[in-house]
Amino acid sequence: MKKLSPAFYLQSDVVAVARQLLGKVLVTNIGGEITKGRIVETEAYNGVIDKASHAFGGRRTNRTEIMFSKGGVAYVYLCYGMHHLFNIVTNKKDIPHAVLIRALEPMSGIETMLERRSKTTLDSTLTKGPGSAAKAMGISTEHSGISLSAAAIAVYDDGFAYSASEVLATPRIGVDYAGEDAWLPYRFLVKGNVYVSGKKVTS
DNA sequence: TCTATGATCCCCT
DNA sequence: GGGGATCATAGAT
Repeated sequence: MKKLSPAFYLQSDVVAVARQLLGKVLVTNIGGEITKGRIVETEAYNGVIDKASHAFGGRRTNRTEIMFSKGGVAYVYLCYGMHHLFNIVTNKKDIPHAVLIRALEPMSGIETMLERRSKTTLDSTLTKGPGSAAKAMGISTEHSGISLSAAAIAVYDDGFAYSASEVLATPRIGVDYAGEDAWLPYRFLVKGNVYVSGKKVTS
């Protein structure tokens, strides 16, 4: 297990980063508990030219300011007033690219994840969907802006990787308001993985 | 198995 | 005032 290098987060192609993050391991050390999960679903948000992005058109608010940071920090925001969604900021300072982590496959700290999700038994809903995944890992808006090279939240490469035939690119979820941009194939998922959100792909 | 609905915060109109 | 990068639950099919 080695932490991703700072250079990884500075890549200029956020869509490529979203693809590369599949198979990487997200590790959090929050509240004295360590939890680990393999990333199995991501979405790219392509900055000021992407209608689905909070930073579309260069919009800067207290909430989105974090996305304009240099790549390698966390962007966590509250969605629908109740869900904390975890994103990884990429690219240079002032280019607000981000990758939303939509689903994880639990690896360790499962007891802690169950407790955080108020569940008693492990099933595929534990870390399915961005709100659930962030909650299971203990991530909330108070972590927005922290560096991913610090102890609380980090991404590791354990040598595992998904092959091209195991990965599917699809349009993003819940961004119908974004017009043409809603059709862009910016969502990446691992085919057949039970933790991937949305309806099961039958093909 | 599917669809409708409530929870309820940040930001734009 | 209203919609959104969502989820769990209830009731219909």
